[in-house]
Amino acid sequence: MAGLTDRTYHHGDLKVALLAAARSMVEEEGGDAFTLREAARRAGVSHGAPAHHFGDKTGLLTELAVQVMSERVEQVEAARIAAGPDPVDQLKACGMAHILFMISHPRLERLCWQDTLVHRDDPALLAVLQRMAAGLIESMSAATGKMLIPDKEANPSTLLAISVVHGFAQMVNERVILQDVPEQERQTRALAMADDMLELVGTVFGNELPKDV
Amino acid sequence: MAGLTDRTYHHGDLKVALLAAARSMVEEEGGDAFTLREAARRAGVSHGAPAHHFGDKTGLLTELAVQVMSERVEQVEAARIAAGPDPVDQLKACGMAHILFMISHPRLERLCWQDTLVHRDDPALLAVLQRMAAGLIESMSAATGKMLIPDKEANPSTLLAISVVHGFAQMVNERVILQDVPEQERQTRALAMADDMLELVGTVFGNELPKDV
DNA sequence: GCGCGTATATAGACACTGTAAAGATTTATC
DNA sequence: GATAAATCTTTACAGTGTCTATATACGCGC
Repeated sequence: MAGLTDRTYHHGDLKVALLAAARSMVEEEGGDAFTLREAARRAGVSHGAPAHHFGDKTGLLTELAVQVMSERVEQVEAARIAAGPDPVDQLKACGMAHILFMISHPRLERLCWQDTLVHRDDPALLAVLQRMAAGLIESMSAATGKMLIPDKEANPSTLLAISVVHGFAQMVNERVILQDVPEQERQTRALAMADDMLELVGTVFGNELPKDV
Repeated sequence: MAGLTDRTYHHGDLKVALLAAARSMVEEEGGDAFTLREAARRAGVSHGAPAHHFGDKTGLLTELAVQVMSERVEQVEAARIAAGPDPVDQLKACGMAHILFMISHPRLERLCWQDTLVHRDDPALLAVLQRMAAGLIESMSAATGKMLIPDKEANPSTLLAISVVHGFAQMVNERVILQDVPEQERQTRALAMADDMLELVGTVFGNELPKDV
């Protein structure tokens, strides 16, 4: 046949090869620039091959999104453990970890929320988002001293915390702020700003706390 | 020729017709679903016609983005005026107006930040964003009592305010929160939540204020 | 070791897309 | 009224995602 140079007919590890190709493509050029055919090309395989493993373009990207979100959850969890015993410290550490991950992987982060590229209702994706939410609830419960039910949306403090973290990272990524800062400085400056900001947010929780928990 | 039914050869108002078509397409299906050819079809014109007015697909969408952002700035400004004399009230009103606009036009809002679909460095777009920032700085200066220089990024309070507003709206739009709420309730519930949250944010400014300005 | 079902990969086709170039038609200007 | 400019059509081309039919290799029962 054509196209088969030294490889065997069966690739052997095509699924992970395609995911790796997709990851680097998205990282470099963004989710919109991802192409099933180019991914197949990079994996050294015909353009029809991916269908057998992912069925669909969005199928492939959905698996990538799950991968990315899992990494994010793990890194946040690690940061919380490293933060020591104080729950408010833990909460801040989680926020910083979220922000760090998001601004370190802007295009991957964006991908995970693009419903034209990802099956937002995929069970695995929903599961990892669930894990993310659970971590937040736990941190929040510890920090405010009261047990919070998973109906996180009713609580203004929790909402404030997520919104700040999510919003700040998004604005950095979308160049709403720090537009003209050179790439190398961007991250450190963003983190410094985030630190100040989350400190300020901490005062909100400080105010509504009995102060001795 | 073919395709010309009752219309004259020259459309007469093709530019606005295409923008209108684009707007409804984006509103209904999102920016990724927008198609130059379909827009031309809706305007009753051949697929090559748009090029003469916008040059490019992103050119057209950029003009749409400018249109949308202008509306947003105007509505926010109107809300601030309607809020009365108290600067903190004004600030909250601006925040609510931003949120209201964003959750009312989720897909249009998203479009404005998608750098694969929009020329983010377009002069007109930059200008309207500048206007948006200026409004915020002014509100913020009035609310905190001190004159703020346009280096808004250095100020943690300002940063907190933008992040909360931007982040909250984004999370509503991307179904991170209020996923399962029926469409008709979503907006009112989101606004109620936003109101509580911004009230909480207000306490932050209240704390750092001399309290009598 | 052998056959056979199944998983995996290929190849070609189809309907789309955006963009570019060349021709046709109307409007504007002198 | 002639000529230039603006506007629209048409044709063509290189991509894309997905579908279908075909080819190849693997794994399991015997």
